[in-house]
Amino acid sequence: MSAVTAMGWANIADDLRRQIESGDLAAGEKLPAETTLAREYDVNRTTVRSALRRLTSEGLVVSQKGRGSFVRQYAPLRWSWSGFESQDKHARGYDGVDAWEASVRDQDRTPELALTVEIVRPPAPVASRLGLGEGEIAVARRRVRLIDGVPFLLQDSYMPESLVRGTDLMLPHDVSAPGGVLNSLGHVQTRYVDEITCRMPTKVETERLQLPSGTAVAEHMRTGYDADDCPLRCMVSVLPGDRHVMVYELDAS
Amino acid sequence: MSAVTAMGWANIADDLRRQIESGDLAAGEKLPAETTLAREYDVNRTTVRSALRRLTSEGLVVSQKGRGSFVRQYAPLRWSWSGFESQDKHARGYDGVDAWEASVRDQDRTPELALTVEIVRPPAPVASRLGLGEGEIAVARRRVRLIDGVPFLLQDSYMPESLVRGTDLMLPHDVSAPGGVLNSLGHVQTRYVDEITCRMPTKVETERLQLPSGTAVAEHMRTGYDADDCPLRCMVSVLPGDRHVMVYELDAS
DNA sequence: AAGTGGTCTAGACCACTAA
DNA sequence: TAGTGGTCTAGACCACTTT
Repeated sequence: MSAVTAMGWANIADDLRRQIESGDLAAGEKLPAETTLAREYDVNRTTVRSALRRLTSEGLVVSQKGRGSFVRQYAPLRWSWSGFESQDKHARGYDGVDAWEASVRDQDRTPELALTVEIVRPPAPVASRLGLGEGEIAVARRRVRLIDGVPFLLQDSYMPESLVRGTDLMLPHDVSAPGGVLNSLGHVQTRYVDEITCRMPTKVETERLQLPSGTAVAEHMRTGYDADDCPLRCMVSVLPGDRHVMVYELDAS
Repeated sequence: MSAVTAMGWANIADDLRRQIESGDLAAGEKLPAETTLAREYDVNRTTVRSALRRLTSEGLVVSQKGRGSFVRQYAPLRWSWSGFESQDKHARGYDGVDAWEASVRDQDRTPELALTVEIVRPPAPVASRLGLGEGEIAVARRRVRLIDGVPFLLQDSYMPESLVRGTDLMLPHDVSAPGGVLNSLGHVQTRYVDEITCRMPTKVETERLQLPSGTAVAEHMRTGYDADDCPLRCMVSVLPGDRHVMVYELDAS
């Protein structure tokens, strides 16, 4: 709260950031009201709001209407994507999906799953990875994974419709190991490629994941291939950055 | 530009977003001036600015002082982190770092490297991964990797000072294969763990990477271990989300 | 010189939360 | 009911870019 000299919103943000990083403002603590800060820094409330917006976009602060602004608390879940750590890969599904639920239960929290199945023209990036042409369609299995009722992860799996026509994968039931089902159909996945990028969420994702503004998401796209390098499956996951760490364990050989 | 009814900033953002996604506003195109939009939507300029801020935070728009606001263009680099694709891993360094330069040259662009070396108390997450106690120090080799003069990647490698004391790794010269140097010192890395998360950049990162606001970054942390599971090296990379895709190729076996 | 985005003020009303 | 953040208006000045 060192006022005195005239400060722009950037200086106010710097001052508050310093207090957060030094611990003067502890995680979870409530910040002074905007009107209070405006008085203390001797600026208009609009200027204070610009500073707070900056801190929000850095993920340091969250604001709640009618309640106040708070120093954000971090406790992201660690989540292994390499699958190499698993002692029992086949029981858990080749994509390690169920390991997510297991790790959630390990922390005494309740995982939930909402699953819908659609037949769709896949989005262009997915279509190109599955090698689907203009008119070809795919089966989309869309999952929203929740913890204690809060959406944590969007996960859409696409498979060529010709591959899974008439199988259990067309039904909106949980299939613990989609790889297993594909295996039993004679489609054995031997290799996969993961692509990861990060970006700001779209409007739809903000709503579906109930994201506070300023939260970045990682987009994880996994494409699975059989021994002939024919693509079998493309899984697109959207993970809020503040809730997830992706872990890969690899041999250096 | 469907005005008529009273619109809040969210509706204006929706309208502009629709125009961008439909291509009515093409990539790179200049948006109408804020005052123009305010007149067209029949709102105050402040309201227009709120809408534009939203689109900026979604990465759809960039604004430049005195010039205007523009629809953003995307063209992220693909960058393999798994190292499994490389035919000549040892020549290129076990962490695949030089493959980055190679991939840049493949696209007829010019990679540059700025390297500094410091002896530091490592940040807490790094210290814990290297197994360093309170007073122990590390050698930090800090790289800024540029393409055509534009900073593309921050990459800081930390090694326990006791491991590399008096070696070439203490000198601010490019060492093409740090793993090779460590190898020759008797420290052979056999395994590494990658951790990836995404977040908004800190103020310092925004400046060092010259990021437009609203760009998320991926933080990639790679910890290398020897055969005794003793940590040798921790490399922290910060990648602007709009410029990078991380790729892992993995066996499903 | 004209146009543009960045910043700031002063004041207002609303919706939501908590005492 | 009082406090809080969310939104919006009307107007101003500045710094930077383009003509």
